[in-house]
Amino acid sequence: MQLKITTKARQKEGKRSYDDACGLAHALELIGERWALLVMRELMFGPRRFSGLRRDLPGISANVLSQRLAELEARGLVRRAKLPPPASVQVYEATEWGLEAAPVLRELGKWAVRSLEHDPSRPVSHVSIMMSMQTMFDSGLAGDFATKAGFRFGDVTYSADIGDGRIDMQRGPIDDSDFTISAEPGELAAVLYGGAPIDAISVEGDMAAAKRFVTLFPLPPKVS
Amino acid sequence: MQLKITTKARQKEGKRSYDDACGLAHALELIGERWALLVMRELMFGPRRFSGLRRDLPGISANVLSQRLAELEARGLVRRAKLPPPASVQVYEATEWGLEAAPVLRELGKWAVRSLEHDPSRPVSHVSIMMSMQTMFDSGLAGDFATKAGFRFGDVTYSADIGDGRIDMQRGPIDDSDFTISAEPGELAAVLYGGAPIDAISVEGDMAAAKRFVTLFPLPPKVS
DNA sequence: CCGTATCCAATAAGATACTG
DNA sequence: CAGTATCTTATTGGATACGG
Repeated sequence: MQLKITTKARQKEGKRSYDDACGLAHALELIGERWALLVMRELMFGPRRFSGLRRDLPGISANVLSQRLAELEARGLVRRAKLPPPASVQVYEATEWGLEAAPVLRELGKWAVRSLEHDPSRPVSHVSIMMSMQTMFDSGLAGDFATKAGFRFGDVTYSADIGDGRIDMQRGPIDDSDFTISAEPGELAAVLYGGAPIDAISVEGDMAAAKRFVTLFPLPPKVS
Repeated sequence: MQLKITTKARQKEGKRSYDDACGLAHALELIGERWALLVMRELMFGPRRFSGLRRDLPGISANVLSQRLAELEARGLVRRAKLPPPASVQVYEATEWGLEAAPVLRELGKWAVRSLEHDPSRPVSHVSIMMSMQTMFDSGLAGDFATKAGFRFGDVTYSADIGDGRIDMQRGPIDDSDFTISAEPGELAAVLYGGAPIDAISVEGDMAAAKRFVTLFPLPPKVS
């Protein structure tokens, strides 16, 4: 059988390196591979299963996802965990340090959507749309408005708490919300960012609060 | 024989796309290719020539640099310009929008250097070290200290102005500085971040100010 | 169902030579 | 100096098969 030179060469170098002490170059070695940052994004609201990641990352193949998770684990951004019995299912979760990348990811996204070529009509995951709300939330527009919102995307739920000019958000059960929105992520995006009317999505509860709520997330201006 | 529907669908778009409306995914389509972010980094203090970029990006090959510049230009992050006569040489410069990515790049680098695997002994460009000072500058440590510093890396010079708890920095001639540091970028990094004594580098002018200056850039703590 | 391993085709990156 | 052209190597994605 023939030896695989390529494998050998890779072991020799360890891996492709930028050979640059700059923190940015190191960041690229940590999360610069294709899909890596989107995998991290999907973990930002808590642990996920392999199949869920695959579902919400349109186009990633099982072997690439597997490889990315292994690399991110080796680099200390992700760890494997087992949900407590009786579920006992294996999940992947971001480490504390991995979670600290969240603000940077949000800023990067905020910067990028100013591009003229950004196409908002493509699919979005529930993580994406919820993260985008954290990103675009305008505390000036919110003023002293306060409300608790619930979101249902299929069987995944989130709650968001607006008050004191801040937005606080987590994945998990909805309790005591003033209103609950049920929609596909893309439908919610159309209402928040595409000017679609709020009755394009299902709202239960305080409709006035919901109407105000969806105005709090202005898009940054496009580049000139 | 079976048709490959998936491949066909992607070919229609011309290039590999994440097919994801998330701003972060769009950012990766803009600057997610290998080397792209480091090319942008090198443009952050003003226009650069092809050969300078090649020199300061250790390991990039001419064809990849050429391709990256063309892509970044097509995406609106970089433009070609000609320096005024008699130089009349072609340079690449970041657009206004491209420059607005600078804070994000700094935050990404700051996050990444907390990694245990970060190796600060590798080479650095003058842009890297100057950007890192903007990143790590601690206004609390500076207090009401004010000084003007000059930096000389071969024939490239920068000036930095500290005052009011801010640091202001540009590439260009040094004038009226309280002190001027001449060193290789890596030598300066060793003093700022590696605990090397300040007499490892050449300082002209107010040595007391220089000694205080180099203490203003604490590294963030490593991950636990 | 939850992945992992392997094979193959397409693309991207790297090295080097070369040209105006 | 400022890139192209060309060839080689590495990575990615998709399909499929396999074990828990």
